[in-house]
Amino acid sequence: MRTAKPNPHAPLVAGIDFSAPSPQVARQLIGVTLLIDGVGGRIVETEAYDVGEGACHAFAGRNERNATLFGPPGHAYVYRSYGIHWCINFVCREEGHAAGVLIRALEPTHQLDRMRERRGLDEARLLCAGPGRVGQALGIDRSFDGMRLDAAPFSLLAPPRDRPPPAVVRGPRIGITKAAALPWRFGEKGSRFLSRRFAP
DNA sequence: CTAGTGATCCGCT
DNA sequence: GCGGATCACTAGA
Repeated sequence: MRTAKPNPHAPLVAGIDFSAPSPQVARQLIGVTLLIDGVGGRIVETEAYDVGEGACHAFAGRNERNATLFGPPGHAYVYRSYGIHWCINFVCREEGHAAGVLIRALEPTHQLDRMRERRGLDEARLLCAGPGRVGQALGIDRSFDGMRLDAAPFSLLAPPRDRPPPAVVRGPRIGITKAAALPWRFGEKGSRFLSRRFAP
């Protein structure tokens, strides 16, 4: 059994090594449960970003907005999208190497009523099907930027080991124009809680 | 089903 | 000024 003791030098949360390359982390996060103050669900869709490719917020260098991406792994990077939505990434690699995984969709499992309140919507399928919707359903805002993922209000729960791991599919990332060919989007095969279908 | 559009912030060219 | 790692809503095929 692995200890849950916080240790910034071995950034393991829910059994995932956040110092690994972001596509590997993005793949492993499928099936992990993400809760904020006990509200959330199973991660069913992610995207990886890395400073070495043009779609990454850190591609053009460090600035005030993306500074957290350059920090230590195992922390939350929260940014404002299109001036309206809050989206959350998990920071990967190591201090100075900007990389992260965007949480694009959850299968709601915990405190759906709380998420319904925040989203003003009943249908479970649409509560967390997209990065902006995840942010709204979990009550994320700028104050979460830079928080560590191994302490309150965050909980990351590894997938149950007594069941087969989810089947994972991959494809090109959504909504970007640069480095659009990289297959760095990951999702649970057949999930009805994805932001969009994966091409067959 | 697809296509088009407005909302609204902020760092960059 | 420009343009996004988006969403909700509308109109039309």
